[in-house]
Amino acid sequence: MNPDSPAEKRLRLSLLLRLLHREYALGIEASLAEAGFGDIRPGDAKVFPFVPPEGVQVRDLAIRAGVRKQTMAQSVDQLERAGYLERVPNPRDGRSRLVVLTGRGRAVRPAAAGAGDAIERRWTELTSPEEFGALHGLLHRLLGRIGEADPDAAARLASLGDSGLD
Amino acid sequence: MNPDSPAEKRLRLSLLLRLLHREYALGIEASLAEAGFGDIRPGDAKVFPFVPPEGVQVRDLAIRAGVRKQTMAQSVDQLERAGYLERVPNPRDGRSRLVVLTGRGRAVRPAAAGAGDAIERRWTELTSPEEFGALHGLLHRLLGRIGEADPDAAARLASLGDSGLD
DNA sequence: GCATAATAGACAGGTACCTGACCAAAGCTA
DNA sequence: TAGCTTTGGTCAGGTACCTGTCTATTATGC
Repeated sequence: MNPDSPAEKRLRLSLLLRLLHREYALGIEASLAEAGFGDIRPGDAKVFPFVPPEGVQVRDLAIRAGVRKQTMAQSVDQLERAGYLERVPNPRDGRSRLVVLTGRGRAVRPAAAGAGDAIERRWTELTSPEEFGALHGLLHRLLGRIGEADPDAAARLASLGDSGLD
Repeated sequence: MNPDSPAEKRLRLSLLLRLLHREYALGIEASLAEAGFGDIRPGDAKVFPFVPPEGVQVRDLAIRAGVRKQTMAQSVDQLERAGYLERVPNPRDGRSRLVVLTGRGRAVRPAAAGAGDAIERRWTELTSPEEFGALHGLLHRLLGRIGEADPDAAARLASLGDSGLD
């Protein structure tokens, strides 16, 4: 891994982002499997933090998680089939249904949230709280600036201004 | 985008990484299209910096770009079909062939490399050289530490220790 | 020098995203 | 209340990754 290479040869930021995101996803997978929820795929764990007790529309889930509604619908399908979620009619709007947690879904919530915490904790230990905080802050700030500078990007980055529920 | 939110609500690092990587990919796409190479898909641009004049095996390309050989083989297929690359027999090893640039491939090299430069330059302007440099450094360092701490991860992160040719 | 192990690549198939087209229910406008 | 627009969701299809398995060729051990 040669960490003391001469002035850390400039790798593409794109490569670094991709590699780190992959490590994160693999970590989520391992953490969920360890907690006994091997049937939740890493990409689907992102749903749980955003489902409030009263239910939520797929559209809103998609915005909060920063994906398209089709992508979120697919995750919800998976989790519904596995018995973690169900879709109930929306009394206020006949077009949409509300996604709610089942009993089983409420049981995994802590594990699903903890999977992300575990990785970020490990990464904090691998660097330092200051460095990890700085990384988080820099990513957040850069994304904010990109959104300010480009209306199209702002639409894609809506989740930044509208974070989760817990 | 509400950049002055209270202490930037803690979004998942995973979300930030994913969003930023998506912005990068979209930027690459736009930059290539502008340079007249709309037939190079953003994911395939990563091949060009790693093809030396004497040719290179698909296996080595995959390691340098941080993907599996199947993924790289697919990119090479695409670029070969589009006339940017070709595969020639390897005089030293009958199992493998060497990927080399065609005349057309040599012509796109600057544009392909420039696409990444353009985005990193824009992002540097959106923040500051110090912040952008810090972000790059932090990502690189964290990945290095992850590799040191976990042999499996080290294998996946081989590209860190073996950067490109230009 | 021949059997076995390792390696390069191809083939099949799956996941997580994406875009575009479409339909049905709601909300507006008149 | 008839017609138009907007919105929530689905369907179809594409890209960029992934794993696992297979074949052909080369390297190795006795």
